[in-house]
Amino acid sequence: MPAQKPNGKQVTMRDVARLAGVSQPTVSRVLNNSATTIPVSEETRQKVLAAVKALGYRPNMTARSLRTQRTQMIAVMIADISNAFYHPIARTIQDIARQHDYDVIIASSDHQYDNERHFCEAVIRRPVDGVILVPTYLTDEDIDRFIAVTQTPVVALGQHITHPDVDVVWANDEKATFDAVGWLTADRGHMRIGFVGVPDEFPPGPRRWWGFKQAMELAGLPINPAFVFQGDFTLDGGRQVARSLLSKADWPSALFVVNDLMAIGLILELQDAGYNVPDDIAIMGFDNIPEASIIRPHLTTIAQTPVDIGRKLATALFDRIEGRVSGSRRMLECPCTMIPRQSA
Amino acid sequence: MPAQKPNGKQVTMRDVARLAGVSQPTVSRVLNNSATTIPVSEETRQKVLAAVKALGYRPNMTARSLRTQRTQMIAVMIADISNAFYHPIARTIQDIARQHDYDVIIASSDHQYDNERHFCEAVIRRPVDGVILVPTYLTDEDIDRFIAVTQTPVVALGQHITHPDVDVVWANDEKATFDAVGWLTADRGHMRIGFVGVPDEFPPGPRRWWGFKQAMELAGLPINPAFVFQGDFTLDGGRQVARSLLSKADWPSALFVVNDLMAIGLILELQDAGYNVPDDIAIMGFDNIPEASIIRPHLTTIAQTPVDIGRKLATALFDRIEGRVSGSRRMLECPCTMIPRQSA
DNA sequence: TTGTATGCGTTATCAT
DNA sequence: ATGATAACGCATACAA
Repeated sequence: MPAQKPNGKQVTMRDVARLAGVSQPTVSRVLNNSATTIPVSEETRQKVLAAVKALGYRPNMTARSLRTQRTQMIAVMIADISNAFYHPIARTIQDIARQHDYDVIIASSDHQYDNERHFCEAVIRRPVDGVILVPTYLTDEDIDRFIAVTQTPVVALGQHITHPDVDVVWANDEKATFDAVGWLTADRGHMRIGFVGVPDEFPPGPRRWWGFKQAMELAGLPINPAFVFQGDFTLDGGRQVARSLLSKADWPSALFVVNDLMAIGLILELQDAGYNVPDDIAIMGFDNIPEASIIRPHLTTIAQTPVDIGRKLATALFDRIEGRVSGSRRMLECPCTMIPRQSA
Repeated sequence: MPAQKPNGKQVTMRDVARLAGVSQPTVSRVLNNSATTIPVSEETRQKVLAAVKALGYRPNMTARSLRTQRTQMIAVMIADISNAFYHPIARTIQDIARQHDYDVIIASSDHQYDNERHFCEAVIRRPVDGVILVPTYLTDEDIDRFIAVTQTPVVALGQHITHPDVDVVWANDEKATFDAVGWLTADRGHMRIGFVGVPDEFPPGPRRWWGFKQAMELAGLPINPAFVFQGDFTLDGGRQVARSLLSKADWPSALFVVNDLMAIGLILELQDAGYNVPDDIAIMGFDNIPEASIIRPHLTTIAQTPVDIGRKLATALFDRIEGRVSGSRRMLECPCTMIPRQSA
């Protein structure tokens, strides 16, 4: 069962056609329109299929793409491959893509604007049928330019994207933060609560800060500027915040941290310095990554629904790729749920 | 600066040629052979470049691929996107690929033979210039068929791949296991050591088992079959082993676990049941994933060098893609280093 | 130095 | 129901 020709070249439809004694377009018809649109006699059908099998013919997607202007590929840009939050998202997208018989290109921007732009350039050069974006710095203007050039359906994670052609999957993290801080005050009785955020350039930064601020206001609690820190979403960033905290005489009784990775870094560094969480200080995170259930104390955090997010992103994209949906921006909300564990 | 034509179609070389007042092949020459092989007058050069800029022309990689039979893409199949061990590998490969101006398709087999075969099929249909494989079940025969069809350079991680055309990056995990178990006996004085492995179908399974067995033999220690468990590389698998351990009256004093994820699951479940690691039982893992430094007690484990592994895989592949290397199988070894921490 | 012609492997529009 | 023929966008052999 030779899968390639003796000369080492690929088996093409011409070869199949020759062996089957039919014309090359007939092979194409047998293989693609499986007797739906275009009729083909059962006899030639069998001849062709036999030849396909005998030669081990596989269609060449590159040629097909050039001809059809469709690639059967989608591209996915996540923000950080090391952040477990994105793993179920990526996996779910892959699963759904496969159900639609699409291949997936995954890239990680690692939260670098440079990488984000490179991704767009790469996708312009190598067109795909759809794009899923988890943008950090990418602006609506960037996305607008991208769409103008590619004419490709785009869906994104994060409500900061407001491009009229881009479906957006989002979670109400502002409200989730608000509720969680309210729980910290009302249920847990904390009155001195600090905040570990990220610079405003990171989309979730300002939103979660507002949720925090409003909850504190509602509770009639002052915000102590000395209890407000900035990190960078990473574990090491959390450790640095902890070191800065360790240098202070006055501590908050609880800390709201905008993502789990930083919260975990904080706890580890605090523990290394001999402190106890939550007795010395309570810590609450955001994301509910698997590590939150590994660290001791288990991390109290706000769960997002990454499988659901991945599913919504992928189905929204295929809705447009396959023409079931057109028109402007849809907003698809995913829930946030607070998960009380041991750290707060 | 219109980046696409009014009719919404892509800007092609023909458009550039028309605007610049030259022929389409001239545009091609200007853009590709940057005055190296084929000479082109500075004047037309400038005209062409101006037209390229004015129209926002971007080459179409699909057409180029069809013509050149090269794709400027490589495909990478890792074993489990959720396993942090593979993240630096994937990232390093991406970085190096970008330096070579290649795009990367990443897929995760999730340790499923089915997915592995699907990956091969997908890459046959959509040819790439090179393939990096982290095979779990894929056999040399599978790979042989794959290479026969695609004629594409392949490099793989794991010494169980012995195909003569495939460069292999590997670590001597058998010896690392042997040494680690030796350390457990000689340095830590353990005499009742158990083993948590995986079924033999998983490539590292038999090798690490042999390392364990030989170390026990050398130390003159018996292997108690009741202390030998099987998991599946996952955190939950580790928890299940722990539950099975909890049902036994007689315990080993130390457990060698073939990967960190299972070791961590084990520790968590044991702790949930009120036991102390390492006082009640010492645990040693393998991989040194980031979570090993998150769990308390920090996990004693064997570090591999994922960045180095990724670099070796990628450079080996590009050595062949770019023709610097030909001929048969190269073996590229990466070191293993035991990292004593708190769990053993 | 540049233009003409051809073909990569496929799908689609014609005929017949 | 099937066979010519053209075209997708590009790179290259050849001619000029």
